[in-house]
Amino acid sequence: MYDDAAWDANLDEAQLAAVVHGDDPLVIVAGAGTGKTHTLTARVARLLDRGIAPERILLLTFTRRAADDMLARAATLSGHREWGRRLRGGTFHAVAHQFISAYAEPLGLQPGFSLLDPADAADVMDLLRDEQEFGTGEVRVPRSRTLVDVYSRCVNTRQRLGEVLATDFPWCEPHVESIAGLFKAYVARKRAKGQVDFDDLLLLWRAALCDDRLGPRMIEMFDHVLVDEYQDVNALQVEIVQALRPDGHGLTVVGDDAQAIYAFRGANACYLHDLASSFSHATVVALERNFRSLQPILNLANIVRPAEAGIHLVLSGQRPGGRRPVLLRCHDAPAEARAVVDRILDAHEEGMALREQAVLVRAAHHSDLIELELTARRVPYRKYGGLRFVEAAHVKDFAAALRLLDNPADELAWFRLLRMHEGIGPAHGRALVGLVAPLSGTGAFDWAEAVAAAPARSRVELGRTLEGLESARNQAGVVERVESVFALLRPLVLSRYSEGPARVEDLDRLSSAASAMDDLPAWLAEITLDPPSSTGDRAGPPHLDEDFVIISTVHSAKGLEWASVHLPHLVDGAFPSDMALGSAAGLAEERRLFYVATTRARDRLTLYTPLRMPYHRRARNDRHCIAPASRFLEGEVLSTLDIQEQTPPRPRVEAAVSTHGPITVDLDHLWR
DNA sequence: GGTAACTGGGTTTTT
DNA sequence: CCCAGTTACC
Repeated sequence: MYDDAAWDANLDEAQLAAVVHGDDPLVIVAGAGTGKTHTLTARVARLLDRGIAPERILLLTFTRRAADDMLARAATLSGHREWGRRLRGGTFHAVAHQFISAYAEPLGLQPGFSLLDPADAADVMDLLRDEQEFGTGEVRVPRSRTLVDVYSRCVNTRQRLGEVLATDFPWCEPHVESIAGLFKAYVARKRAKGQVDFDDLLLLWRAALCDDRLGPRMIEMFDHVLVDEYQDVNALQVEIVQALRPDGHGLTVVGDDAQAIYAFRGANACYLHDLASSFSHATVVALERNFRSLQPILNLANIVRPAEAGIHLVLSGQRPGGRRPVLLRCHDAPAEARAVVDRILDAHEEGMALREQAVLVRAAHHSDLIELELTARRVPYRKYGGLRFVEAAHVKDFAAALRLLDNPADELAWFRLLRMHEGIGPAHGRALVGLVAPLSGTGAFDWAEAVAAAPARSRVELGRTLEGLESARNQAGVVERVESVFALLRPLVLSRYSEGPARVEDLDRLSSAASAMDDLPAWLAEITLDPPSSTGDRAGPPHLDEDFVIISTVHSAKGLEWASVHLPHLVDGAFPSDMALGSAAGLAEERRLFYVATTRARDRLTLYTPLRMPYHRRARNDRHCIAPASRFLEGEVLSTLDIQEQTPPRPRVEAAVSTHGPITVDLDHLWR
């Protein structure tokens, strides 16, 4: 059934040119709010219309939500909704995982390999650091998190350790030798234990694509490869795209260099610039008409938009009218929090749903006071970015136990599980891992020996865990396996954590979700790569009629839009971040972040700057200083803003003159 | 002596 | 939540 050319509805000339473009390489440069998603989905729909099979189209994005969204919309536009599932797509990492799982054997991986998230990777680093007695000296030693960052940056930018340390981690340079040794051991250890980290996903995918036998088969699978947010790709991802489309045939990329905000993980907008010049037959289409925001918001955005960017775009508005964005100068941070909530509730009174309003922050903790204020005034909210559900300790415990079913050699998972027992800490844990984590994949080890090696008070509990794990492993069905692991973990979680019952409830929900899957390892990888990102939801999945304010980091807000956007904490040191103030490149990235933030707003944009900030985050004695204004709020920018002073805080209740005697409260009747 | 449990202070951004 | 420093067990 053909919905005649539904894909060309509501497209302007530039968008249409991109949609109907043939198979030569295509670069779409799309300013914020210019209908980038609409164009990309219409292009996919058009490809389907041309008769290209859905499974021969691959769409690569940076968030799974973006991928799912676009694939579903493209299929609907093409008039074949059921093709949505056949279209291939997802994040680079998720797609890599699919291929690696399919080709595990030729890649030298065991079928049940574990996927390590960055926190797991840091744990492995810690383990190795202890073993190598790295950092026993007095010199400042990089923490394991930093080491993972360094390692990841080397892999993703394909730079040598020396270079990365010199440019980005100069304080680690004295340790270059030990770090090199540590990284070597890290790679070997992961291999030996059947573990794969996020970077390995990309490395292995690239390796497979470049392999003489595998490569051609994988490349031949697709006629078209489309990449979203191309300004955020790193060197390794570029190599993957190049391997997939060596001559650029069937390649479409979309990006905006002014929205490049992932330099910290090795991304570089130059790859977007280079692409246009590297293929002589490439076409560049620029989308400059902004359909999202009212003109006064665009006036601000066009000034904020970095001018030194390689691609010059000026957003032209399609929505006249509306008011200038407001800059509210607040007394201090608590007053700012009150003002944000006041304005959210005012708009709500006027009929704007809470979920049409978002508070965007530079760092997750910048919304602390606002969250407090929302809670106190019983306004429901949901927070994206910052700490994730899956990063909560008990969820990691659960995932580790599940991982052990398929990969009994995963020492990291063992270590987590063992340390949940009373009496087993880091030292005993490490000793026991050697006994229970077999080098071979059989999973066999000497129980009695392991239990005997444990401290006396942990033996009963440990015996029960080992037994439970064994019986879980013997279960065939996913439901039974998950149930067994849940049963095994329940007492451990209850005794280990302060809010045991709440955590058990979390795991219960997780178990039901896992039980519905037929492929447990794939599900585990999925939640690791794309964690349920909301942390405000202690009460389970939202009902459709539920309404809540969105709080999000600017990074997590990319690609999204709201009727009203609130931007608090515009103070030097917060936004822009103090971590970035030192370098021009850092500051430029902050500016792009500010651009991304302002362009999320459709109708209303409110900026907040507290005039006083605590010396430290948790300052005592009310010690405040005059906050340095954000360097974003200077010069031309100010002329686009409606600058308001916060109405002074409500006066405290003052005692009226009393003509009566002292007031007494008589409670006697309560005791009778 | 060596571990485990407890306490207090600190935290950029994410696949 | 994570880490370092401290106290309290075996």
